[in-house]
Amino acid sequence: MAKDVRARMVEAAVRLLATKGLEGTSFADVLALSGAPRGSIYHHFPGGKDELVTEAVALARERAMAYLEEQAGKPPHDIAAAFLDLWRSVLTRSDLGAGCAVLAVTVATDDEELLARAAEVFRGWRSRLGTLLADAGLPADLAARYAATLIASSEGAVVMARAEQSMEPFDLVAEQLLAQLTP
Amino acid sequence: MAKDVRARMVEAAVRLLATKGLEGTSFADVLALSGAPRGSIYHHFPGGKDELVTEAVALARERAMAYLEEQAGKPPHDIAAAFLDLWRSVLTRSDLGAGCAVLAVTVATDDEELLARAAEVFRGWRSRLGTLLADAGLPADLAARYAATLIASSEGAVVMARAEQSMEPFDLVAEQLLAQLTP
DNA sequence: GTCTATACGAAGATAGAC
DNA sequence: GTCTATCTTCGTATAGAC
Repeated sequence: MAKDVRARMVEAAVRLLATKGLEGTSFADVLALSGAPRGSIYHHFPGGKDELVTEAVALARERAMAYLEEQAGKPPHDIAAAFLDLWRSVLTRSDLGAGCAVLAVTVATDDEELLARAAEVFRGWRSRLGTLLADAGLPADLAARYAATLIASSEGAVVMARAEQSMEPFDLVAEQLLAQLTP
Repeated sequence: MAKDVRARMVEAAVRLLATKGLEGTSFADVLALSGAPRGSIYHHFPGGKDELVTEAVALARERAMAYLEEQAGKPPHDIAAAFLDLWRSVLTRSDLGAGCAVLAVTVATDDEELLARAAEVFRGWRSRLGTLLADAGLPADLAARYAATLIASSEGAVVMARAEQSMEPFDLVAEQLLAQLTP
């Protein structure tokens, strides 16, 4: 069967949030991108936009988490490189138009609940990345510091690359980050 | 004489952009925070919101640039620490409510001109920070890489700290960044 | 320079028919 | 489940008086 309408809408929301921001993402956009019928909005999301955005944040979280899981067992350098590649592909596949949906929500919401969800995502990524690096041999405290830096740098570098419409800042940052793991 | 009304409005816009995002910042908010009279909007900013936001981005740029200039002549570690302190104070003084106005504009605008202004800011910071570090003794290519990473990390760490409502991610990132400059 | 009043459009949300 | 129509709110912007 065709992909579930609700799932398609959440998927579209992630893309739109990453591209146009929280307030820039309207139901009209979500319907247009997902091809969902108008009546689906409050049928599938009785909680309205908040509910849709919450689901989108959860999806963005799970996507990255699943990808991180695939890197288990690799050396620290490869794990970091994989995480950077994830963001590099977001930039290149969108022609430098898209970024991180979770970041977009964080800087634009005034809803405590939604902010807490975003926090959960960052904490989750940070925690899992940290344990992966520790399992790969890095001392625990260094792994935690590096994980936080890798995520923060990636997020910031994506924003800079979008603004400058150039991969240069991202590539510089990626090089600097990976250099710390190649002795 | 009292601070110029126009200047107060731009100042308020920077604060609001950093706190509530681009679409979350309305003229009503700007008037309330700046104490400017209603009639001042299109008198001082005939170009409307775009003009106000453009000015706000320019102010944010100049603020950080002037601060960077004060660090000239210091060793690389101190320069980096000063840049991090700038963002730390943004977070602490706002009770983890504010971030970077330029980032907020970047992820929410669909105006090419405004995006280009934001890009100019990031490029400007990156360039000046790079030359400061190079003047302080770092090899030019390493200085450029480190400058890009410092800015990207700071921006990302500020977002994470806001989301998590905790300085922990920021402190971890700051520690990791400074460790690279203390041999 | 600053005011009020108002036009205009966008977007979220609700109601009720099919 | 999906549709249309409508309500409401809000924010930008304009017009014209003081």
